Amino acid sequence: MAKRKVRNLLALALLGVLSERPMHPYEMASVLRERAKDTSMKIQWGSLYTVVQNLEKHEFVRATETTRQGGRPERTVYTITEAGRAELVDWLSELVERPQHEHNSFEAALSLVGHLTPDRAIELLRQRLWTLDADVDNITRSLRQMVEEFNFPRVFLIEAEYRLTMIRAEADYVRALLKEITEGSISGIEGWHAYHRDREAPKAEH
Amino acid sequence: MAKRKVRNLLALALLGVLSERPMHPYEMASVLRERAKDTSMKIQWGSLYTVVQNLEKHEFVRATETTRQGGRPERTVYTITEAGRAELVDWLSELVERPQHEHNSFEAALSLVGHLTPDRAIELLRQRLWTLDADVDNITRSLRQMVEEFNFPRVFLIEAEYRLTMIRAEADYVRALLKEITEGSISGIEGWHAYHRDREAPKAEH
DNA sequence: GTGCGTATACTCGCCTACGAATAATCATCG
DNA sequence: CGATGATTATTCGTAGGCGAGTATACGCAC
Repeated sequence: MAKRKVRNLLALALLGVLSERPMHPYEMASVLRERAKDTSMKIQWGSLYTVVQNLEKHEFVRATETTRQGGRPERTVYTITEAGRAELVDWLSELVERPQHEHNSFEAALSLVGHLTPDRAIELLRQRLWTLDADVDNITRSLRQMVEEFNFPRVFLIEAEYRLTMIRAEADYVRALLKEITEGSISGIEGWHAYHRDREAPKAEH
Repeated sequence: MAKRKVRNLLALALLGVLSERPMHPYEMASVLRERAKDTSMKIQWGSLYTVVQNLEKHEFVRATETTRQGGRPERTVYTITEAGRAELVDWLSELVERPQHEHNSFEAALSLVGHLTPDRAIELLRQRLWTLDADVDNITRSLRQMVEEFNFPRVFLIEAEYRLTMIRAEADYVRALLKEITEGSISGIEGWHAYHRDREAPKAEH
């Protein structure tokens, strides 16, 4: 499979909105912000305009109009091309079909957690768990509201349900891990304690 | 909290290995590759050298020696500084304490899956599920081997156990989603079907 | 002993991402 | 009616990320 000409995921979202109707970049951002209002994905302005330019360079979109409202900066309206629609479907298919090993910072942190003392790790994990549980509550509540109060069809909510599922799974994992560390039932824990005792001893000796 | 001077997660891993002993960049890469052999995180050479330079610029590491073996390129050995150790612990603490909303490509894809036909989506999700289940099997097996055959302490495996948990959760979610789509029990599905029927109709009409 | 594949070790330059800066207009509140 | 802040809309400079490329040395087969 040939490499994607434009790799930034923002480009996928842009192709998504442009497949509905032509827009100028700022409008694309507004639409995205509206749709994903809860996640409040902070729009990165630099990326937005760069990515649109890249999409144009590779002919996935085409500038079809420039208008001007009063004395405001000129607006360039972009339209998706056939190649753009094809790219959207193809890219989307690939992302759904193949799990990508995305590098997750918590996973990285866990692999290095030995550099913290066990006590400190417990403290931090408790804090994380608290936040995760709060997140789960919030998302659950807003999802319920969307469905029950506003009759929002669930097909439009699957990405939020997915997110909820994953956060809940992480919370459960952290809860179990905390239990094992505090109870000392995870193998190798004495080594972890010992490592940090040895490193502190010399200082205490002074 | 001030922004991190070096943001690339690779830097965290490098500080991790350097906290054990001084090394030259290529050696850091080898050690990382060895440790994370299963995830086979493809070492990105450009990033490696850039990141080490950045770490040096901000005085988290210091070049302490340059040696030469035969006619090979010169090797520069880097040593972690006190500031570097502090950064490692501080950064690590932050990553453990606060869940970051990392942007996941499957989540993005799900939010745009309406652009695929339901039938195609089902097909792709089945393929994904198959891969996820296979991944679960592989990780489970290698974890069991590590613990039972090699007596590897579990504290060194928590990141793998975490990953396993998350993949399993994703697999369960995809399984449930597939059931709901194929059975048509998810609200809004007629709209999804209708949308694609309408788009194909004109072509069929021709 | 010579040829070939692999391991060692790094450099270079392009492209991308990003966020601060700019700048005009609109809403609003006293 | 004039000041203040929010909204609309984009540009630009720069730091960072990455992958292809380079170059030597080592090991092993034949």
